[in-house]
Amino acid sequence: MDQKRDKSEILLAWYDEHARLMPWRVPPAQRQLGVLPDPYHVWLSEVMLQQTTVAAVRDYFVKFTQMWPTVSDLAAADDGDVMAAWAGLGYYARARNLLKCARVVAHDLEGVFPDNEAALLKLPGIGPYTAAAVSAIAFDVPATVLDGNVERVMARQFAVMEPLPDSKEALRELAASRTPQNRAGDYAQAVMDLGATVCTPRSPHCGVCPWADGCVARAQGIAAELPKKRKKAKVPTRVGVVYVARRCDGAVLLEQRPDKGLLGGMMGWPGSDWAQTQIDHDQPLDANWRTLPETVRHTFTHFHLHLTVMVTNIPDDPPVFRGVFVDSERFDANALPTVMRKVWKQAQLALIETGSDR
DNA sequence: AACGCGTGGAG
DNA sequence: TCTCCAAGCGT
Repeated sequence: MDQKRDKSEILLAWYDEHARLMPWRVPPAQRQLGVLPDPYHVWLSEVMLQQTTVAAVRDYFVKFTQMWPTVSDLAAADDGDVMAAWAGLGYYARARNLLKCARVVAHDLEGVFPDNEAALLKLPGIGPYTAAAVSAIAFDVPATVLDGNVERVMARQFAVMEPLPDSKEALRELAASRTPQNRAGDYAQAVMDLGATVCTPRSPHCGVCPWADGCVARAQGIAAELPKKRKKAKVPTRVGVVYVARRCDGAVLLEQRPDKGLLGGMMGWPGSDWAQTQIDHDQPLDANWRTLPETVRHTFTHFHLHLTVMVTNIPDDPPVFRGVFVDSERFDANALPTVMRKVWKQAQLALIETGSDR
């Protein structure tokens, strides 16, 4: 019992000195004066941080809080504006669930986020990790956060040899055994910071680790080898075709992707499905399409993609077409997912100099 | 329960 | 170039 208090107090003392500044974070000195962060900020940052690095999230968080200062503002936003603002951050289901969640909080909960794990867990896009993180960080509830960092720290502290994800529940119990009753929010952030900056995946910095004393994996010289993970199969390659049509007034032809599935709900260039081999498909409109010499390459979580890019300049709207022409003043490539931005970057050069293709 | 779901950085 | 991986969730 004293052991537990010692461990958490040692880590909290380390955090008091080493806490990193982040736009969504209230520094430990202020938290100890009783200042808690805005639950909306905590929730928004935690959703953005799911499987995403702090460096990637920072600018998006600032942009979102400027555009939508409160959860009610976000709830009132247009879906398309939110998807466009999220473009480039990845895992787009998060953005759709973000809006759903904001609307539940704004309309059913009077704009107030729940302060406990069970209620948070019922909201769209909030799973076990985010429910624990929001309740701890926003409300100082002594919930146990278990993310990739905490899993790694615990696996090393206790030399857990069983591979993930089989060991997940064991790691959760070990993490719970160290969660203090006081300063729950600081502790949650501290143990994740420790994993992110000291107890890193490769070459952990055990020399400066506040928990090096008593770390079983370090004592055995196997810290860098933990946690063990089951191997994942390597990713296949798929191919596809995309079509970039530019009207002479500068408007371009886009299509909204279906809500479910890859890049769900995002705007993109019309084209074929993406499969192991080239598959039959319809062109979005009848025109004199040119094939660009360079394919666009992109890697998703579970496959590589090689896209053939077709381009055309057309004088004005064709009689039939699939998709929607977006005016040049309203078109913003940054509102597209990254793979579609890459396509635009290639197509743009080929389209701008040439006149009509027919 | 295992799989689908993005992206960019590090080594 | 290639592999790994990051504050996971939904189905």
